[in-house]
Amino acid sequence: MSFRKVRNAHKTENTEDYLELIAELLNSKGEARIVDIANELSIAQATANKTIQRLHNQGFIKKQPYRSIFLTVKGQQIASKSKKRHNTVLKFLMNLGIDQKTASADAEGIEHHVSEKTLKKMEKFNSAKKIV
Amino acid sequence: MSFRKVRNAHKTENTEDYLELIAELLNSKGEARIVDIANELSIAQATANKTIQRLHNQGFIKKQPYRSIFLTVKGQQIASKSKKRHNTVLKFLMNLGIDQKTASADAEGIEHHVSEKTLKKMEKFNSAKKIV
DNA sequence: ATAGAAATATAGCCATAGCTATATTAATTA
DNA sequence: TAATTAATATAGCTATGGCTATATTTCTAT
Ligand SMILES: [Mn+2]
Ligand SMILES: [Mn+2]
Ligand SMILES: [Mn+2]
Ligand SMILES: [Mn+2]
Repeated sequence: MSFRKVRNAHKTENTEDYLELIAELLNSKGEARIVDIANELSIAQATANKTIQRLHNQGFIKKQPYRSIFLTVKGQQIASKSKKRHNTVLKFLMNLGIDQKTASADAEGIEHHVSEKTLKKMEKFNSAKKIV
Repeated sequence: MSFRKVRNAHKTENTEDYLELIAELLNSKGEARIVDIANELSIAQATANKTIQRLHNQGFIKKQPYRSIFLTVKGQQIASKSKKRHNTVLKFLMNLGIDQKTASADAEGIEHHVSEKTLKKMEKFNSAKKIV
């Protein structure tokens, strides 16, 4: 049963990372460009472009050809939920005593495999610690 | 930087799950059959067969056509390391207060994204708690 | 205004992991 | 032993996400 859940998580995690990153870029730079996404993810621009097309087809993204990218409401919802969850996991790892760099790296993968129940426990753990 | 690490983890995690499972089957039933692997992973037998062929080509598995499967030394090493890590993560989640079922499901995904440093912290946390 | 640079898009390739349908071999049972 | 059932293998399809090379469009500077 668990393996099926993990496979489902893997289907959505690339989407989650893209949407979270796009939201961050929109927030910090005012626009999200494919070239920035490719840089942040350390992938080729053609790869980023292809995935962006998929996200557009799936209704997560608004865009015009050759223009920068925006989130639909559907996309925003996933982005903000993912960001919150990411932050909880990151703080949790740091509260466990892990250095910021390692915690960042691990959180990037772990975040997609944390259930609601586990997330609640992490939040509780964070509340009892320094980094909240 | 982190995203590249996560992608690398995803490249190896299916391999790790297969080898860990094969080791378990060899241990409990004396042999590992493709039909059992497919059942445990909740995938079609053809899919399991194809991945087993890949693992064979990559030197993790010994096999004869139409016969059950064994691990090479290389395969055994990854299996035992993965099993140990899996166990640490599972115990850690349970020590955090998560029920066994949820902890099992989450551990199946999280295990592949845990660095050596984080693993050490989890072990330390486990030592201070009940479930070791 | 236009040439060159930068960004985006597309084409065509690879690997992986899913699936169903079908063929082949092995194991069981009548 | 022969027929049936079970297991394994193969073929052919889909989707995803990597890559490089090249085309197209937009932006920037001269
Ligand atoms: Mn994230
Ligand atoms: Mn992530
Ligand atoms: Mn796993
Ligand atoms: Mn993962």
